[in-house]
Amino acid sequence: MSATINDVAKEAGVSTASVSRVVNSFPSVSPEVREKVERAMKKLRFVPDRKAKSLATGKTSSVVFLTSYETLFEDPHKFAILSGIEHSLMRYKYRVYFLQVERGDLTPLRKMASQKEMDGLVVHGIEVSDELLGIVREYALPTLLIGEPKEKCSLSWIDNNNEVCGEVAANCLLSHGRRSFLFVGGEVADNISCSRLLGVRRVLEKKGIGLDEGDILSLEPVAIQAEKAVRKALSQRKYDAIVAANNFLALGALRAVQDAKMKVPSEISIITFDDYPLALYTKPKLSSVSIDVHSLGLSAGRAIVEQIRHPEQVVETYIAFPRLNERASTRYDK
Amino acid sequence: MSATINDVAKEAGVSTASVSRVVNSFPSVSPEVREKVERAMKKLRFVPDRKAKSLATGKTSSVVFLTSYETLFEDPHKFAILSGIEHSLMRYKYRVYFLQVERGDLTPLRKMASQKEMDGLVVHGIEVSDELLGIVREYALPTLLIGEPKEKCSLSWIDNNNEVCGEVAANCLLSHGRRSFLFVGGEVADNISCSRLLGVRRVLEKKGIGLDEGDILSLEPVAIQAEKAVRKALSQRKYDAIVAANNFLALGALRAVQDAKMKVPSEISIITFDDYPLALYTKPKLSSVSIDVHSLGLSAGRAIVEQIRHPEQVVETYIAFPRLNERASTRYDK
DNA sequence: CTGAAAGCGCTAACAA
DNA sequence: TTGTTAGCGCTTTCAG
Repeated sequence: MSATINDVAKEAGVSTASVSRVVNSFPSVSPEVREKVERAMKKLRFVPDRKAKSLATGKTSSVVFLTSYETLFEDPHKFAILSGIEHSLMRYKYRVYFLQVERGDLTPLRKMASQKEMDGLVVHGIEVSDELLGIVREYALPTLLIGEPKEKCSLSWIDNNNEVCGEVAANCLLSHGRRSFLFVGGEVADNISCSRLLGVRRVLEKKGIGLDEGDILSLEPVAIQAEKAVRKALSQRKYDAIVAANNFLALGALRAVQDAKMKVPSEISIITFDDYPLALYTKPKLSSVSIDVHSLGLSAGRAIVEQIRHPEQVVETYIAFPRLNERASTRYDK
Repeated sequence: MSATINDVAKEAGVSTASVSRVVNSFPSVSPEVREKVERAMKKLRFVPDRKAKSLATGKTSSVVFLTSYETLFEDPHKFAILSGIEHSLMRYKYRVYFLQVERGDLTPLRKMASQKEMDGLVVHGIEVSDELLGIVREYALPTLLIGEPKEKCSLSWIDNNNEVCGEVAANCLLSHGRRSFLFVGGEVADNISCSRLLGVRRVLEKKGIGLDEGDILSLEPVAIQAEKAVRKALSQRKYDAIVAANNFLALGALRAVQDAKMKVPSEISIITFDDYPLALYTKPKLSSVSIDVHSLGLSAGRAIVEQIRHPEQVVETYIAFPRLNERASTRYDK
């Protein structure tokens, strides 16, 4: 079969320890030995066996990306994040295991942890439960959550900054001279929607524009709900701008607006967040503020590596990569 | 730290070999020994270390799911399939590595293969290249392709049966009394679209309904293209049914139909395939024939395990799990 | 700076 | 049916 470290040692006429040192680029190796070993490695096409290394060091150089079956299509960003994390971790020579659990039952994770199959854990789309905390503690597992946890806990997390996204959206509309805002948001439990609203408000207040209770809708994220609610809102007050917390709400809002024979964007502008799944397929297309999720994934990769190297330190970070995608629903100058 | 097989052996007063036998449920173990070992294992909370086992057996019990960055959002099914594969493989006690490559550069795969990190490989969304075949051969890697390869090769593959999906779509429309069909398809290189067309034709021919050249559109999968082409087609002939090869084409077709003031579905029915990304968000909602991709993933999991166990046999299978999602764009009886 | 040798935790002949 | 023992391929003391 393929060459082992022993074969290389023999070929080079040195000890296996020396080969190991060269492979792992220890500084304390004489040029001659290094030279000999490298030649032998090349000749034998030597590639170190990862599992042997793992056994010897106790490290696996792999990280588990844990998520739930339930959020398969719910979260627009899930896989873009996974992609970013994989990309990032490959550069650190880590592998990524993809693991899913059902309805919060973490048995598969516990199993992998007890078999010491990973050096670190990235959690996405799973509530922080006592069971999770228990496993993390029991196996001293460096862990990173994607998304700020609802309740403060001892785990590190990384999240994108939805408030900043809200600010960007509001600024866009302001720059087009809009002054009368309707916020079509998710339910109060929807943290993301709330953060976005916060950002919008902050910007508007600076301009002396307040949002009354009636200017803020809290809805289930279903187009038909938004359509009804926005229709009603439009009948009560004259708006020239709508910020919709997600694509579904934006679609409903757009329909209500068009139903009311208002022109988009000349009479009223609409902006939303993310392009998932339909900002690009409405007529007119929806402007949106999206985050660069791949970048978030890259940052997450870096963060979990940090976490593995320095398990004691806790990281809590917001990452802001908002990008304004201006499209026909706001860009009426052309 | 945690208990090893030696600790258990000592505790139970037997040899490590016996413990190993119990752990791997060999038949040839006396009840007494088994009993003793099990008690000891429980007492010490023993869990075998996977990497040690890997080193000893040469097997890793993990499979790489290989895909490309480029198809991140292109393929609606990619992650549903990954999910199904993971689900399936966990039951076989396999782990899934998630690996992506850029523009067909398989270096990362070669690296993992040369380090003997996987027992098998599942490839999705990557053309079969000489490099891939080379790696598979060089490392004797049990491999399964998701999707029938364009050119016949020695690798096993599994794919869903798009022809059957086409048949289901056509039958649906026929059952509603439709007789005059327009097929809005992708470009000729689009195999999926072609297979679906094949299925549609087969069913129609049985009913003595032929499709002329003008009844079949070959378009880029962009809504605006479909809108224009369908508008033109509608002006030339009276159709009462449209089969659109994907959601984007269906959206364009729907717009053209509505533009022509035709009622959906009373005057004309529209059906498409898959629900990604917008079948549920048009007005009316689009009927579709979707495949149960999770099931496809499950089958793929089983198939790659088969492939690992019996590397010599080649599997080429179409899996058919079509599901008719009838919605407002065809269901005009209610 | 280098080599010998003892592991890492488990498996798998081979004997008994 | 069981135990002994020699690996699997690499790392890591500890001497030299």
